[in-house]
Amino acid sequence: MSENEKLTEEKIFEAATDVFVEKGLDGARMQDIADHAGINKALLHYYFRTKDKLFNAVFEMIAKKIFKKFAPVFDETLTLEEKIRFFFKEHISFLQANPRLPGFLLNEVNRNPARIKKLLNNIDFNNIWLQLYKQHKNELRKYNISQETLPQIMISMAAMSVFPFAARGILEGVLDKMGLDFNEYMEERKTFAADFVINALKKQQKSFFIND
Amino acid sequence: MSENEKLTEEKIFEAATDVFVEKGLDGARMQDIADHAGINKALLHYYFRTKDKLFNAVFEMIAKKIFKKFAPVFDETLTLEEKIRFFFKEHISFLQANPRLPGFLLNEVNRNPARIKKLLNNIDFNNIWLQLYKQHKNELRKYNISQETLPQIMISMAAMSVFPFAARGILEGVLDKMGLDFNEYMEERKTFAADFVINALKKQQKSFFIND
DNA sequence: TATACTTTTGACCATTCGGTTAATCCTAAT
DNA sequence: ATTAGGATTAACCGAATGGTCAAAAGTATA
Repeated sequence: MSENEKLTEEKIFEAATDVFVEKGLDGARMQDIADHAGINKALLHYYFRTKDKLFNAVFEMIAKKIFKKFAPVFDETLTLEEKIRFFFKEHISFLQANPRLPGFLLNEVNRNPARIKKLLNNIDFNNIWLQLYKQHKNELRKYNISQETLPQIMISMAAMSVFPFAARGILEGVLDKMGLDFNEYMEERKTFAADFVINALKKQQKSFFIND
Repeated sequence: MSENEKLTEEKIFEAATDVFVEKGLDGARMQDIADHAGINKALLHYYFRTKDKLFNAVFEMIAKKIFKKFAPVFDETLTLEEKIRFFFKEHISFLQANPRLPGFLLNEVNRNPARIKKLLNNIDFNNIWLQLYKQHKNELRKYNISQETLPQIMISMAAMSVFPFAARGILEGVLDKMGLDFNEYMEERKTFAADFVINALKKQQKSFFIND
């Protein structure tokens, strides 16, 4: 039955997602995925012929899910400052719900960069910067920010949001020893990061006024 | 001969470092390491009994190497602003020479957080923040920065420096499509990141003067 | 009910991999 | 030259792993 087939395929896909995210491509075992899905190992190969094909399906789904989270930054009709606050609030919230995704994605991309290149090919980055620059021309001019620095700024924002999750194992150890909780820390970080970036941008404008 | 033994053990250790950093613990093969070292596989087990022991030795060496790079920030006799510029210049230069280390460390820590906890135990973080705060009391007060925000700031600096390397596979793809080179980008980033952070900090001081 | 088709399974296979062993080689001291 | 001990190797082992196959179970149609 097609209904049943959907269920089985979904069950497999979800189980595979869990196991791959937790163990990585190399560490994951087909038997483990089958067990998680509650089915026979041979059935895995019936639906997804090889481990690699199964992994590719999972990887592509996750990569798209993550990149989609950046989209609102480009089309929301908000001021630059509002966008920055919106980004950190939404993006960190998303990662709080999916804390293992950054580590998974970064690792697998480094392990096999070709996998992501395919997905990146569909995106016209030059146009993205251009659009973003046009949208906020006035604000950016006021802050004395050129179009060329936009990538540096965007990477910095991504870094501030994603890095704590990618380095969670270390950060949690550090925070623990200070009696702090990781999730509370990330909760604070939503506003801290926004303030931090906005301040950094604004400063460029009138730095000559406030030389200590 | 003890001279020869040192050489063999070093050869093995270096080969293991290369292979583990490139393939990760799960992806690395003892046979591959033996080939890289130009020796027999049995000799690996003669010097380092198991794959796990060999990996632990490599991991610990790399982790220490990375953490050491943060030390100058705490004991250099520089102003806060000088320290920040010094940090980004030195740290990014180090990562340019070892671009695969961040991905390796972050992944293996996420895969097995217990491994790093042991190393973290030797560090008194509360004291580090306290020392840092004392060292720059005047500057931090002027910028209206409390001791509690120091961790957020430090993580942000680490993020801005480390993240581009951890996400190198993605970032390189993005830059490629814009006709930019990764290494040039990171070269620029040394000063961009320093300016960015310094501006963000300074702004907190007199933000009430320059409300747009 | 008989038939044709898809889904699911247990058993099995070939290969890979970490690790072991017993023999050989090398070197330094007697 | 002999010997003792560590260094090195080829051959081997058992377990794990990705993948296959033929049979069984389930399902829809006539």
